[in-house]
Amino acid sequence: MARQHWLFKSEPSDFSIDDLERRPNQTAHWDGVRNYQARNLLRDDIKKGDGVLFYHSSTNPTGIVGVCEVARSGYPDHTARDKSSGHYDPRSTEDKPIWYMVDVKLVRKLPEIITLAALKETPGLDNMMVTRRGARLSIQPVTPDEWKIIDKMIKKIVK
DNA sequence: GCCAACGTTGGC
DNA sequence: GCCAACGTTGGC
Repeated sequence: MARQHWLFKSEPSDFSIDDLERRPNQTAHWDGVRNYQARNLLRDDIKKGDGVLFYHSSTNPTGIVGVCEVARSGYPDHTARDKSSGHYDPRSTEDKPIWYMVDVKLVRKLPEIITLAALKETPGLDNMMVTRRGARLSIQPVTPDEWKIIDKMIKKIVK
């Protein structure tokens, strides 16, 4: 299957692009997703090598702050079985894990954020999921066209 | 901090 | 299986 593209949201106070940059090998598991639609994407559709836009939510301003690559396809999210984790879910067992995660590796931290406002103003991105009102899904598909447009925007700010 | 939009829960 | 109530997300 051809390489696919995604947008992952994170609140920077929880896990930021800088946190990822500091990780060994600049790689981290994307744990804590507790939404079935996003879970299905993590478990079934997101594959090693796919491109990921790292998006900071609930901050000022919100927007895309980096590009990553999926380093490992979906596997059970062990934080669901960790009582000390804020993402603990007693329904999840070793035999029947409910929640999944992938590993992401930092490709590039952007020198400046591409804000949500800028995305909304960009022709071709006005229908992108993240620019649509009420789109709360924390793991979103990005179409090849959208990826191409954003890639161009990135090239403009990376010298 | 507000509140709209959305997902989940639970009574029936 | 419907749907109201509730909780959460996330932009502003």
